[in-house]
Amino acid sequence: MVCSPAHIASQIRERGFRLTPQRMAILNALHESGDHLLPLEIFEKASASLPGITEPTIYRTLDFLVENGFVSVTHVRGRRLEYELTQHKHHHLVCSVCGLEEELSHEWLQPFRDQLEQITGFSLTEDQITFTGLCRHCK
Amino acid sequence: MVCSPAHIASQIRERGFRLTPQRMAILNALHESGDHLLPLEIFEKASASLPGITEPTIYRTLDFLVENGFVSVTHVRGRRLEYELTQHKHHHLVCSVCGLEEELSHEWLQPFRDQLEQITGFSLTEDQITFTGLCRHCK
DNA sequence: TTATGTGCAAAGCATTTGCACGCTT
DNA sequence: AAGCGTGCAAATGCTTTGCACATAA
Repeated sequence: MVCSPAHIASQIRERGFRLTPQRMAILNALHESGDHLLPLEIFEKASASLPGITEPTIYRTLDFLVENGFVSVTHVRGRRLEYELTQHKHHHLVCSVCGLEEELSHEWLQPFRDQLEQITGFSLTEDQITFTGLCRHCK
Repeated sequence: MVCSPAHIASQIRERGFRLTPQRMAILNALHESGDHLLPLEIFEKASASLPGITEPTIYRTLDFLVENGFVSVTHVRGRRLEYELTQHKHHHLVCSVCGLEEELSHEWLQPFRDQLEQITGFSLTEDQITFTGLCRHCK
């Protein structure tokens, strides 16, 4: 179970990959923000701690981290995807009027996940969930 | 409750928007495919029934349809978003190894949706859900 | 020492924008 | 007749790729 940049770092090595300053800078950027970020935002934050890092590296590293399950892709709104550490097991609840965004804990959905595994035969590793609606103020 | 291109068409007019051949071509393309499509795929399918339709129109129309809740945005895999008629109330279950994709019915989630509305005070209108895992064959 | 991972620079595309015209209402 | 919505063409800018070099192991 993934849980922090340091822990992911050791996982990366354990799986036989190299631990580079670029990968750490990106993991730290995501961790410090604690939020979902656009590739450009990740580039800017990572640049602060590691000047010289380039955008191609951001994209290649994100692909690498997603493939290995350390980072998750999220679609909240608009036509852009965002990235966040997989450790933040939560989902999104967005108001379509004012944009208010709340988090939904992972545990909350666990009963459903269990039921789903039983019926479909799948063994679930990730999920990407966004609910959209009107918040208490806007409805 | 949205349910077919024809029904969406009347909704569009009811809300004071214009019903154009382009909007219908896009709705029909999504309906006939019955699946989630990339903007380019929508462009190609819509072009078949309405030669001359352009890509900017695809994007503007998709934005319009999404804003009005007729179409939903989905992220299944990779770095691209796909679109589908909101009427197809289902979600995705994807195998990360072989890519097998199954559908999850909307009704499944209804109890959770009800509970969620009660707890958060939100009034839900849409949801975008993708579960990823290993299917029965790959695990 | 080795070959993985990054920087650099350029190419490739998806997406957006401005403006004039056509078409729905 | 009026103005919303589209076509056209170009601009934008995100994302990808090839290649040589640096560096983690």
